[in-house]
Amino acid sequence: MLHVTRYTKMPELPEVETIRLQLEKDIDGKTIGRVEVLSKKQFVGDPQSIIGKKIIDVERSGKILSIFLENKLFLNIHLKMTGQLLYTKKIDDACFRNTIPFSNTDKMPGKTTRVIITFSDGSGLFFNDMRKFGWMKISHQQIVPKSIDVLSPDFTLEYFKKNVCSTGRPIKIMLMDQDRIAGVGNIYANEALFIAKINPQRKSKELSDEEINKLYDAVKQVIKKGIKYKGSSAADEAYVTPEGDKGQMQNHFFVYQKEGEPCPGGCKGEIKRIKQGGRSSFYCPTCQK
DNA sequence: CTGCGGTCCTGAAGGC
DNA sequence: TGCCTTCAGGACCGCA
Repeated sequence: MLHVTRYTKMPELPEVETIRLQLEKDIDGKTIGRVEVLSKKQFVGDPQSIIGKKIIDVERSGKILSIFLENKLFLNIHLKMTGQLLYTKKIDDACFRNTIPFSNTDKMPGKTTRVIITFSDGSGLFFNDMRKFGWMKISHQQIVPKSIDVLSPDFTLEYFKKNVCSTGRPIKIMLMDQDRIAGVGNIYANEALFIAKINPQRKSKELSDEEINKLYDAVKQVIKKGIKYKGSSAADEAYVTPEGDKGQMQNHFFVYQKEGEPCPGGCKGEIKRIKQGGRSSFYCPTCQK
């Protein structure tokens, strides 16, 4: 009996960066006209406070998106597992009935729509999130992770090494720790460890200098590859760009969601799946030592 | 300080 | 057919 693959949904740095790039084109310069909050626990701050404010920039740090508004106001967004932002050029009344069945590519709200932002030109943005883990927060400062973003010039080998060497937890857990490295989630942690040929269960601080160097390069490499392919949207994944388009990175995975398949490294082994910290890890036991 | 386990939330899938 | 249980997971919280 084959194990049935369950696809997960989780925007990581490349997915959020792809959304940011599209959002910049779609909403930069627009003025917020209306904010409909359908899920109160997911929206922190007074929605009224951003009405009439013009969007001056869209930035990202780690997995957190921040829409810069006039008067030093920020609308920060975390999509967590199943969050989506969908842009539509024209919001009509049907959009507010909230009765339209949800689909990944519908530029309409459905039963998972949590916030609807309308702009003064009639266009709008839907924040959909099936599992309600995601959030929108209004603040007076950009909300950023405690750690350094993988794409930042400050994400140096020295910084990476310092973090790798300061914990005895498994390296896979370390890579996903947003207090140490901002932007890497389950997909890219698995892929980077495969490229660097390191077993995800290895104790972080016990990696050799050579392994740390290889892993540092691998992390940067997979993140850039993810952006190149506009993120990953396997099967029923929630992730789509604000235009409703799916990413292509899932067609270029080495090990993620490949349990039972032959190792792409050419050895005779097959990809194994284990649990670490409640999350799935995929790796080749032969290649990754 | 570090590490670890519970929690949030929903829908799909499996068992009987 | 249908109800019930289990599972998926990013980040946060509380505890040892």
